[in-house]
Amino acid sequence: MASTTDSSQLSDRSLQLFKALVEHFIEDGTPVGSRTLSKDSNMGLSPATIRNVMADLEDVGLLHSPHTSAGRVPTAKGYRLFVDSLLRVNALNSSQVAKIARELAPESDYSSLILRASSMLSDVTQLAGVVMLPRPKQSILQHIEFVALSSNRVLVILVVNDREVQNRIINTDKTYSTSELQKISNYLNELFAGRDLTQVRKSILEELEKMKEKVNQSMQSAIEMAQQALDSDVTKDKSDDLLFSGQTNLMDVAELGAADKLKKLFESFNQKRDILHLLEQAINADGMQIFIGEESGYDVLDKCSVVTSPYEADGQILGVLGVIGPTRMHYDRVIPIVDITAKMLGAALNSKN
Amino acid sequence: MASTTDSSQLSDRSLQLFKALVEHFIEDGTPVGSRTLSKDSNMGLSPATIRNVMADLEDVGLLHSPHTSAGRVPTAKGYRLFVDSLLRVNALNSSQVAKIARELAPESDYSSLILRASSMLSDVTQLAGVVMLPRPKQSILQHIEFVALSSNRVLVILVVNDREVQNRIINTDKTYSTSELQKISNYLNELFAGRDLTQVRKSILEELEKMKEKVNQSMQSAIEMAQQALDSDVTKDKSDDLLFSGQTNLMDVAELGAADKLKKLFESFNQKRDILHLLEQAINADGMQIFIGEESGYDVLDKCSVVTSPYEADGQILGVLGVIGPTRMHYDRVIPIVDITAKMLGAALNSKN
DNA sequence: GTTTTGCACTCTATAGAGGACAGTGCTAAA
DNA sequence: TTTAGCACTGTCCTCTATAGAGTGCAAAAC
Repeated sequence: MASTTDSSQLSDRSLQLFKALVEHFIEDGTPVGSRTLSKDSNMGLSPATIRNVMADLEDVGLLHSPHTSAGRVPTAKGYRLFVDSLLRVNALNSSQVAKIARELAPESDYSSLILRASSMLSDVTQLAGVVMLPRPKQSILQHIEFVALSSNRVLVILVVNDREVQNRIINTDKTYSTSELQKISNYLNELFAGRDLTQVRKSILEELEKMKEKVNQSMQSAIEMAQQALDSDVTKDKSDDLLFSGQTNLMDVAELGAADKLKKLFESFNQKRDILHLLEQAINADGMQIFIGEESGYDVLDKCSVVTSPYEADGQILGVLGVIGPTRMHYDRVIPIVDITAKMLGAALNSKN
Repeated sequence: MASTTDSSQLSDRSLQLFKALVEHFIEDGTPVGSRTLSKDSNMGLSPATIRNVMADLEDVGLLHSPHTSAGRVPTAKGYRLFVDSLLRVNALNSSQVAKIARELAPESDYSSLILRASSMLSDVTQLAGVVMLPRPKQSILQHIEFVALSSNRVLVILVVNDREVQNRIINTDKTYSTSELQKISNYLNELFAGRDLTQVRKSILEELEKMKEKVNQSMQSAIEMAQQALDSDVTKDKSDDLLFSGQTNLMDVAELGAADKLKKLFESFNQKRDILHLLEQAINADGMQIFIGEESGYDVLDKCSVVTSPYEADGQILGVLGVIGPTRMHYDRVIPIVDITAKMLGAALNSKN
């Protein structure tokens, strides 16, 4: 397949017609016939001429007929050409930008910001939104804090990696006073802040050993509580996090072959893994990525396209976000939306100003 | 309509047949005919006899024929009788109980616990799970804490109402040291801990006035940061929170009249309000509640039933959880699942031991 | 040589007809 | 009171015919 070079062998007229066809199809969803295109393209060409052109386009693999007497439909390769060379992206109107900005106001905390980015993407594109939060290779403990709740219950607050805040409640043997907890917090922060969590955990075990010898009540409490605090929760799932929203938007996309296929897409664990892999690809190739239909390599995403963009703050890539929808989507709208959402999310997460 | 009294006027035999019919229909989803029921009920009655009985049941409004030559289907009133008087609830097998217990292990923090309860409900019932978290009438500030992030950025952690932890990041004019923040935290906790947030906010404004006069640098910082911290986020949405999961489960429930109706159910704001109202009803009438079809009064929930149970911890009702599914659901399985989930969620949220 | 017209051909979608099927209600017999 | 028999009714499925959309090709027009 001498793939991309083909487009250069095509005349301007062919490309123009091809573009009109793709646009028409994206709008309509029905295969486009020569007659329709003749009127639609406003080029003063008769259907017969257009039939000839379309036959050529089919030969180079940009179009496809579902059957002899249907119109033509773009292939994945066709979409590729369209997206790469023909598409003119619409600038977002200011009200849309304003909406995105409003939703991603930097006041909110990390996790709710990410949640909102996802639901906003799905909302404004009417497709499924997805955000990946890769597990950082290492987790730097920034701050640990204990707050007394009712008797025997202590709230542990961990600040990890500068952004992420984790809470959990632990049950203790005795009831600690606020000042005791204060001391314990101080001690642990002094000892462990700025270090990697796995290291911290190892150190804690060592400390516990030492404690056995010279008994220091308060410090022993501290270490024991730290152990409990770090016990299960913190690094428990090593897998990356994936966050979907707006799955129901895909329900009225007819071409995705009935509801149950798409139901599977979001329910089976394996499918999620596929999507995760795709997004991991996207995070490595920097900048906006568009995966069209089968070319993604995952047949779960057969008739789907995925438009992604990494988001970054403080010059560091934090994750990937994007949308999943039918290959026949409004790329001209979707692309700038994904783009700007990534930028705004990044800005909101940024230390900034 | 002399509604519930009717059931007493029916013979045992009628009720037994009715029960068999409902059970069959719940299993099958197809209208049940006299011939089928004759074999199914094992009562040695001919189809003709059963036809007579079914005609009676239809007269009192428990059954309904979709058309002349279809079998019978229970009405909402029929389900009501079935659920109230005829249903024998299955005890959960231990593996199911274990699964629920595992998911709701009390180690996790508040919000993730609630999230899990919802997704677990949908998972194990194969219906849509829903959890309501009513906004408490008042928010008692339990603890406020500041953690320095990078320069000019401070993480604020608020513990409210004994369970709820809120994080947000604020940008400050100057860079605070850890010990400064420590002091500020201490000061604010001393001043405001245990008080209602709206009160706190009022007090802060008053304090700011006072500050204008006698300038006390550190304390002024404290008050200003507190103001920023409480500014928008904390009580911003006064509405109750509603949490859905497993909506896609409802997609293969054929009788709910196509996908788009149910798509609406979860996407339109208005529909959510309806569900919210329903759940608010459920929280007032204590104990398990079952709303069947149209009797809920909300026609969004036309062919749906909602099974709910409030969950409580420390003797206080915290919210309502439950499932939404077709009227034709396995009440015998769903009811105990909702029941035990509510109990276990309560237990996990409890101060406990 | 390129474009258009005309025409035969192909495939789909839709509507209607007819039969199989399931189930009813009624009447008369057990 | 229950059962058997029977005519009746509505649904669902299959089959067929037809209209419509669109193609490809050959010959004519530009």
